[in-house]
Amino acid sequence: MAKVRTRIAPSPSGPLHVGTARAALFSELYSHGQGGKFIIRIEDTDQERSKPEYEQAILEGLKWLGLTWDEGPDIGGDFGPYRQSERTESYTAALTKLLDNGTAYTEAGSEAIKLTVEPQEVTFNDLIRGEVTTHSDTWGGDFVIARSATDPVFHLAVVVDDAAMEISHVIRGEDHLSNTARHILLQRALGLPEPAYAHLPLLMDDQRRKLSKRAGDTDLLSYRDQGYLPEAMVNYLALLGWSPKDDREHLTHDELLKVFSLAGVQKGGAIFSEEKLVAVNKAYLRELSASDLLARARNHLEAAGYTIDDESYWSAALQTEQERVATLAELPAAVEFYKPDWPADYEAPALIWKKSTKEATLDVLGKLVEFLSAVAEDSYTAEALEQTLMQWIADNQRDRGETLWPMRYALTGREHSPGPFEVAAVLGRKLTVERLTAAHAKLK
RNA sequence: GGCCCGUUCGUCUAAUGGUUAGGACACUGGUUUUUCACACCAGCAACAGGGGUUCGAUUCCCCUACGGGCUACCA
Repeated sequence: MAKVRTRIAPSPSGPLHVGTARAALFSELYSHGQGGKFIIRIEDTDQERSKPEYEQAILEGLKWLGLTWDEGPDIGGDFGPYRQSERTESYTAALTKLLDNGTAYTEAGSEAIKLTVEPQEVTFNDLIRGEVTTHSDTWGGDFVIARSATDPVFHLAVVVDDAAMEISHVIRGEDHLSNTARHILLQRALGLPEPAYAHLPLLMDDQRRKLSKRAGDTDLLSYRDQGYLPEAMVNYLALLGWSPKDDREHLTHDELLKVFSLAGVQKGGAIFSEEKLVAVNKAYLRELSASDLLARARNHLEAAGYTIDDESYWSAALQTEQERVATLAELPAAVEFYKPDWPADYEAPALIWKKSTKEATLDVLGKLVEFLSAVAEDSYTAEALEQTLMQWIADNQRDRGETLWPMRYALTGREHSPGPFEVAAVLGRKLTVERLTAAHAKLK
């Protein structure tokens, strides 16, 4: 069996589109899943729109996803260079060949070169859709393959490069489906081999339109910035238009490598909806170890003005929110009250539980300060606190809510927060007592 | 308009010539509970429509409708 070589060929005329990222993922899974090679080729024949910073952003995005490539503009390879702007000689040679054998001609009154196309039907076997037939009249027969003798157009460059780079399978979006017939004609005219084609269903927005910038975020890296985990994005993207045919939904990149196949690819377009992405992200978020969580959240926290000097403190703080947030980006706001200098700017009456009174709350707060001040430092853990405090509540025949609500509120200033024992354990005895004391004074 | 591709719960999807058409997310209700969340349990919800073929079609064929893509000297 011939070696499998797939590629992603982004145009550096904008950030990495999520659709491109998905095509890259599918291409990478397909080749690496069977010991093949995955290549990145930058299609920058449009010099007006192509920008080096976009190339950087695209590679950064693919890297963020955890994809690896065997050849590309950044690492080179045996079939380089991997930027079309650096491969003009091969296009010129192809053009010369076509011009010489009479299958192409220079259009009268311009520099543009067109391929001569006899009216005909072109059929190819799409690996996802089966046989697809197009008639050359569809696009008007002859078509432009270069703006000038040294300035090829996408169609020519793609065909020449796919052959030169020995691409065996072209896995790309359905928006290219109607270009394929032209590419095949070009391959025939140049005497080049025909790679296998697989056209992926398009990603759509919630209006069922092709996912576009104005409808939402199409920039893959914006999802990184919004605090999504790359593993979650990979898992989610893989499930958009593909399934393993069983009920598994949680699939890591390694697992995908084992089970991915084009047979599982859907034909219809899929809506990219953040709803499920959030759910997937939550699932991956909760699998993170404490140190990993801190490492991943660090940028978000620092960008929000946090100084992470005490790593074990913040790591513990983050853990209490780990199962509560949807993205890393929510963490800075979520752990605000863990700041040692947290201002406690809540309204005092909020300390009173719905079924309690001001008097009872003041009493509880006072007793809590006494009790907690007496707890040994080494017993100041969430588990131990829960045990001793619950016992204390029982012994004093108090109501749980009447005790725990003011405690949590005094420590966090929130109606919704992690449990009071957890929070207290992270804050430590000193801060806990200080905050309870302050709450007592504030309510009084 | 022309050409091409598509169409299973709201969304992502599974399965099948004969099933109570399965799962996940979302949603709803319940349990638990100091709040929210989590967890657990339960529920709601789909074969676009019409013709065929067939003993029997969601499944195969045709038509229609609807949706999408392409229709550039962008990729």
